[in-house]
Amino acid sequence: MKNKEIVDILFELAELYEMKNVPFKPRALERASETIDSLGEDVADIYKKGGIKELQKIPGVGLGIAEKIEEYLKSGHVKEYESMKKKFPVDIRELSSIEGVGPKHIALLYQKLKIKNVSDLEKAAKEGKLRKLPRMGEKLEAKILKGIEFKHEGGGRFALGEVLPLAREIKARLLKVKGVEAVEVAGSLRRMQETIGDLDFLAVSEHPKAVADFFSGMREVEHVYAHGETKVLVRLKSGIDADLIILPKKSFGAALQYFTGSKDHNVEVRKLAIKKGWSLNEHGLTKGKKVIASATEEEIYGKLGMPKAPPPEIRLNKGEIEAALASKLPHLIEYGDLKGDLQIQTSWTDGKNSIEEMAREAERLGYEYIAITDHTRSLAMTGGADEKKLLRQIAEIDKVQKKFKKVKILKGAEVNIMKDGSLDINDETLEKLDVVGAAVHSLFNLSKAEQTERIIKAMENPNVDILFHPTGRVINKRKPYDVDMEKIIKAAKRTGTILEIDGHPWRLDLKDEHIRMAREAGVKMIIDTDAHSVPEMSYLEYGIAQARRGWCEKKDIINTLPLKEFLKALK
DNA sequence: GCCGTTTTCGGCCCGACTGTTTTCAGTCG
Repeated sequence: MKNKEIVDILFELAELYEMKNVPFKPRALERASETIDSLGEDVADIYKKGGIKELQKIPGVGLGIAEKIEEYLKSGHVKEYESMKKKFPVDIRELSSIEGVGPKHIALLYQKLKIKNVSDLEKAAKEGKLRKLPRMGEKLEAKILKGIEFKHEGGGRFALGEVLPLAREIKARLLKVKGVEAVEVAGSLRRMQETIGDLDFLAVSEHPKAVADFFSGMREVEHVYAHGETKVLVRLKSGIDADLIILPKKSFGAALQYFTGSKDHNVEVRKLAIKKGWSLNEHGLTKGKKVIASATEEEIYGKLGMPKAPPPEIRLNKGEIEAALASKLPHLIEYGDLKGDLQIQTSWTDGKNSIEEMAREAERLGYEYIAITDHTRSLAMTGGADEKKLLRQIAEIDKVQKKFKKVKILKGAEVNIMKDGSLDINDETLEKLDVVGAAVHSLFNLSKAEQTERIIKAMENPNVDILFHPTGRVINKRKPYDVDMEKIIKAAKRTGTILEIDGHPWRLDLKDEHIRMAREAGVKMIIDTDAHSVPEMSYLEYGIAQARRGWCEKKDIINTLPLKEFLKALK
């Protein structure tokens, strides 16, 4: 796939034109770069399909950029890019990733100090050379050094589960500041994306100064980038950046809409406004000077022809706007809809708590049932159960069950799928269990064909009710194993196997796009936590968010069913 | 360089903040 290389060239070209102060071109190049970056398809395939004409169908790609792409696909070079790059042979991408460094600085730094990359920049800054440049001073030099330090610390995106509790805590504290009427966290966090780049707080207050001062003075704040009248930008000690926007009540809806995004969603929504001769920004939906709507999101979407606002989780410009306009939005599964948790490990293997403790938590959470699904034999490091141990656990569950009236403790297991697709527990024992989940825990590097075949073989076993974490990925850590998800989904439909949406914040497996595929294919799913301790049972929320982002309704998820019906829906 | 049931030519988002300056350039979201 050449997409990444093309994305980089277009991005750098944009910066190069920006350095030369060329108007408009940079934005166009940048836009094309971003669109291609988020394209699901290989640009080379698009080109093969219909040449330059086909490329021009990509939004933001016109004749000029299509020709550059063609040139790159054919020769591996883009002459215009290479000749411009000769004048600035520097690592533009790396340098511009430093907070406070943009194209103009990059040009100046190279021309005056021959700075080519971040390590050159760091050296020059430490030697006090930057402050001598025109329009630069000690403060900018210090700011750049700080930016480099932050970059070294990692940066990047955080898992939703890492930052959501903190964001909620800060929100609660902001709400207590005198004069604050409302607080919301917008951005990717409100969309419940699986990873979060930064936190966007919106606060309604007629006394912005008090809120701004409180925010920049919070104990979590490591550095204040900017502190203005209505806007504060900080870096938190945990390494994530957080923005606070303070606004009057009357434009809260507009700001919420604007800062929730996604960018692609907003571009489409704004186009709807423009079609009507209106304009939409963070202050409101307006016609000339007249405000048409601004206080709530519902009003804004309503005026634009959407009786219901698309839920934040699906605002990605992937069909939700069309659906909202046609009043055909799905009624997404709600956060309180689940009746039980179905993947739970206990101290019988690698979990931290006993069966009873986990059941007690289920009772507290108001569930009707939970399934105990400890690991099996071939996952030796966890003390995985063999047939004998499973039988002992079944007896133990019967004993523990007597202490619980409201919660049914289902007997289950997380069975390993072996290389040939067989399972590491015999069928005779599996038949004694209420719920059997099967999962890959070994040989992650098989070829796509072998991996897919192996999993499908396991799904064909009549005792296997659920396929656990179907792709095996661990966010920011382990890639998904190479599987043909279309084939898995077909096999799920054919065999009546249920697919898991694992709500553990590092897994979130299935992914949203696969959930949507499965749902459209009529495959049923469950949501669970993969909890290894009592506190982890709260992860159900992340699984539900994931399902919502995959457009799931209540009927698509079978652990929304009461116990009896749930058991009937299994194989 | 892109885009168009207001235009195939003439528009492209712009306000907030900082830092280096005496009125503005650069960056960010």
